[in-house]
Amino acid sequence: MVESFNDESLRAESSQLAPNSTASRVADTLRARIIDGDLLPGAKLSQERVQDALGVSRSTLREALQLLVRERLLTHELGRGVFVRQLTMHDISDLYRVRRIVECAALQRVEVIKPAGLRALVAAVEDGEAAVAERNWDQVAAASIRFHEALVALAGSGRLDTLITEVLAEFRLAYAFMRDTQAFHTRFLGRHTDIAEAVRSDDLDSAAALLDTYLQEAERAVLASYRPQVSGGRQRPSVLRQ
Amino acid sequence: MVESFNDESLRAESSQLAPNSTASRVADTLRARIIDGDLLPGAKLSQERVQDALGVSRSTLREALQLLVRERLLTHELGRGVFVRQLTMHDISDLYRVRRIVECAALQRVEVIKPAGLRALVAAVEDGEAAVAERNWDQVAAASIRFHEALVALAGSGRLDTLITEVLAEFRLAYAFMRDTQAFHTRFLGRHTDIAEAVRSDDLDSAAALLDTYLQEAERAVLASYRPQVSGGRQRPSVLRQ
DNA sequence: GCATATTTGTCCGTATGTATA
DNA sequence: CTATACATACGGACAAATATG
Repeated sequence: MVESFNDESLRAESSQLAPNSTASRVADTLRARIIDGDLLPGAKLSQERVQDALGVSRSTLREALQLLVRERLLTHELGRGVFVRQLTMHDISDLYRVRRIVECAALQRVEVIKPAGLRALVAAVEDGEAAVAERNWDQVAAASIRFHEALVALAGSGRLDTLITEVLAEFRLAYAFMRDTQAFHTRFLGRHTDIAEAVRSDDLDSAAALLDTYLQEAERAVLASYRPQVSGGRQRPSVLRQ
Repeated sequence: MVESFNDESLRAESSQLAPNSTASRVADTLRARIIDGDLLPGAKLSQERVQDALGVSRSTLREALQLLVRERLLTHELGRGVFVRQLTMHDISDLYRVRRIVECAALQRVEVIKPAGLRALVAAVEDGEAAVAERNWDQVAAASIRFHEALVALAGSGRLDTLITEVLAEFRLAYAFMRDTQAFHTRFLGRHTDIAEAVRSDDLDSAAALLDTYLQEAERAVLASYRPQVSGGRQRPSVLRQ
């Protein structure tokens, strides 16, 4: 049994400022496992074994699992358990449609561009370029997501921010089955610069148009390199990868 | 207030087709309580009392409460418990901004209007008019929400549907503190007809424009008649300072 | 198709920590 | 400051559903 979970980080009451419950912290580590590719889509999360590995009670674990189900990172089948969600190609297409609608509309509705918003946008672009230089592709992906969050944040709606954050988080599941992620990210990183430049010169309609075609091409690229492992039609009961 | 819960409806295994867990059913009844105004924003949901009233265990109840917290109908304060969420005026404004962005953009992105989609739209309008005739204002509000869901559904994105459904559900919390809801709903019901007519004649840009001004005026109307009661029994000291 | 073993769903007792009177 | 109430978390128990042979 893989014992790579770090339960000390869970039980340690690290900071009194953290208002997080134990379940939230368990959800955090599980989320990180999924993003890092330790838990592949389709994998089952057996309550007994995960609870052993994480050192929390089953009640707490179930609470954490439920959080991730609501985030759409896990699916829940009554009586069978929870599994890492597997995106279909249709799911991915749908997610991109949502992004085109929400992100572009948010851009076009921006009233005033606050300096802080522009700074966050530029910072995300620069983070992405730095990550490319270091060939750290996970960090490139993270910076890309931050870029799109910064774009939407220009609209100044906190509710819209959380909304798009949830949608973007689902894309992590798509990356798990993309084989040439480095090619993908390097190919589209330049677009971020173009869009940021259009935003800087206050040409939001151009920025929205650039974003729209960018998302269309990205969708095609993702779908073209998406190879979901069907695992022979049967889901493996193995809890932790291997 | 909590004593009037009906636990029979919970334990009854109503339909074998329902893949719902007990927690889901508990969440359903609590959600209905909130929508019906039995549980007002700011009210505390004591685990002990609610569990007695509903006849379920703490574990199950906590699971149900967590569901509603994720739905933003309840708020959770660590160590204090869960409360029915209280919308501030800023919250309402923000929600309307999200609706203007998402609903209008969804309309403008519609490619083909499917007959079923148009039918759902018309049905929601007719349901609303019938409910007005019966002076059943709760039903008018429900029909209004279905109308907007049907509008967004024209875009053909399932993910966008669930997204806007969650946003619209939050408005139930606003209705709780609006006193002249009948005036509000009758005033804006005619707009539904106009928008549906524009959609029927394939003039989606006009429909989006009508929708935009409609949402702006509705926001003003809601804010004007929004009188949040600071619930007497339970104050929210909300110690967020450090 | 049946019998068995495993896992989940649910409930309960209890201990500890935290907030409030 | 103490006391009380309550939320958080743990662990064990059992029935029901599911998976396995």
